[in-house]
Amino acid sequence: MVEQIQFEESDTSAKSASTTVASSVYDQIRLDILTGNLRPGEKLRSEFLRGRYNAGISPVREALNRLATERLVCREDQRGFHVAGVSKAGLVELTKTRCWLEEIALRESIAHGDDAWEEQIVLAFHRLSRTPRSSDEATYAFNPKWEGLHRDFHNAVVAACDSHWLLGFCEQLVDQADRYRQLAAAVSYPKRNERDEHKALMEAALERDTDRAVAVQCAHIRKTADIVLDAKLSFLPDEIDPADPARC
Amino acid sequence: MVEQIQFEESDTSAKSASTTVASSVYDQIRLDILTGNLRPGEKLRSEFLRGRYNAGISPVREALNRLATERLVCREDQRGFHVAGVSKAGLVELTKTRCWLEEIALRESIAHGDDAWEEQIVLAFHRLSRTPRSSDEATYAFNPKWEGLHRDFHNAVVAACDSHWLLGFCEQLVDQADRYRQLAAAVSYPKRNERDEHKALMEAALERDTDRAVAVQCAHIRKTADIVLDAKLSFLPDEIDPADPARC
DNA sequence: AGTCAATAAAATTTGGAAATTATTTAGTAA
DNA sequence: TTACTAAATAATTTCCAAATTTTATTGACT
Repeated sequence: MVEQIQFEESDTSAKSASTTVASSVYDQIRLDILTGNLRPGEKLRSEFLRGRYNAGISPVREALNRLATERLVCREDQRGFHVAGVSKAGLVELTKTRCWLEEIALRESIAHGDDAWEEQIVLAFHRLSRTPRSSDEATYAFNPKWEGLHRDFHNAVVAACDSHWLLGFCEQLVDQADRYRQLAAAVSYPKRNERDEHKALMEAALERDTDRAVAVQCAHIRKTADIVLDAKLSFLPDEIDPADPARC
Repeated sequence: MVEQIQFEESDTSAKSASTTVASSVYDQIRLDILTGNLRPGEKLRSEFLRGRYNAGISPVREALNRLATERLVCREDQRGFHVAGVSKAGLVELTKTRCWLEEIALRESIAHGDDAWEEQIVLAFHRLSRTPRSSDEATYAFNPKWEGLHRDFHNAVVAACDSHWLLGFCEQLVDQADRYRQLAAAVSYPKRNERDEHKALMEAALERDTDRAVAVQCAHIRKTADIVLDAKLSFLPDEIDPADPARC
């Protein structure tokens, strides 16, 4: 008798390459939060997630616990999980912190970067330039390829900073900022020539003009925030109520 | 018939006040790592932890997943968890990053601090001054009260910095640094007048002498690191092997 | 109506058994 | 001996049902 070959994992949903269900669910929830597929403040019930990601309760909870630690999800003992809330005040604070931290990372990276570092920046910029911002021509549609290359570019610029801690913190803040960016992109697009901004950053970095690079980078970060604030999103409150379970 | 009153939770181990087993186990493992009770690089098997903390597998894993996200524990899919490893290079990088981030937090705090902020610093310093560094007179013994008040003091100094993100990152780095501090304290103690250092920080902050406060704070952070490095700890490698599962 | 307590329903949390995967040991051949 | 394979063992991961807790509903009383 011949063993039956199993193809249970051939569903259409975007599965990650992770080796455990928990990590796969983590990746998927994280992406859904970043893209706005799971909306800010939304309650995350075990049963709902179990069905949505086709997994058991344990891996779902492991994923949520990880996400809670990085503040994409809020956890309250005995009261479950919520997608972290957003607010204008939160975005302002986030933006301020990003500027502080990315300035240090950028200064360090420019100070220590070598030839290979420069080449990686050029390469990352080239790839990013040739990729459309949106999957759709006319309207905005999340383009995972552009998002990935965009991260790669910014990571390449600060890659020579030799503090894993600082780079890790910057990446966590980028996650948070990306969420705001997606929320606004769906409403107001296009409004911006991001290619020129990235080019200015690259050129300043390659010329080792640290102060200029920092100024460009900070302006880049601030512009993203300003677009979100200017979009007058109806669902973006000034503050999050202190009693709101979506407040971390 | 009279209902029997239950006192099942009266064991001697230090139980936290958290409302879920997962959070309680999280607190306990975190403390055990910070105090060195669970040693750097040590493998964390489910069964071992299950017995040690008297809990089921699910809450233990939830706790480990949280700790892994904040890098006190290393996780590798399908290969379980280890206490995060330590190294001289790691300590140097950590110290550098702490100086960067705490400088910003301190500058912001001094810039925004009001009367209540000043009073809280004075209060925290007073409490810390009246508490012995070690539980034992002669030799070093971890004193949870001093540790708590020490944190309270440093937190009070930077409390007026209005970035929860930055303060959160600083606290994460303090966790990491505390672990190194405990490892060294068990070997070389006493060696230092910490009260004077804290007094100098408090005075500079209250006088709003920002540059001096930053210098004192950075020296304070560096001194801790230098003591650890000077202790010539036999179990502290220069680097962690890239293949080591305790490397995050 | 409004408040409060008792009850019912729903959700979170937990323990452990089953399934999967990694690791060790034993065996075989070069 | 060393390298490789296969089996045995051990550990991690996952599913799920029971236990606990929260939340919603009902009804009595003022």
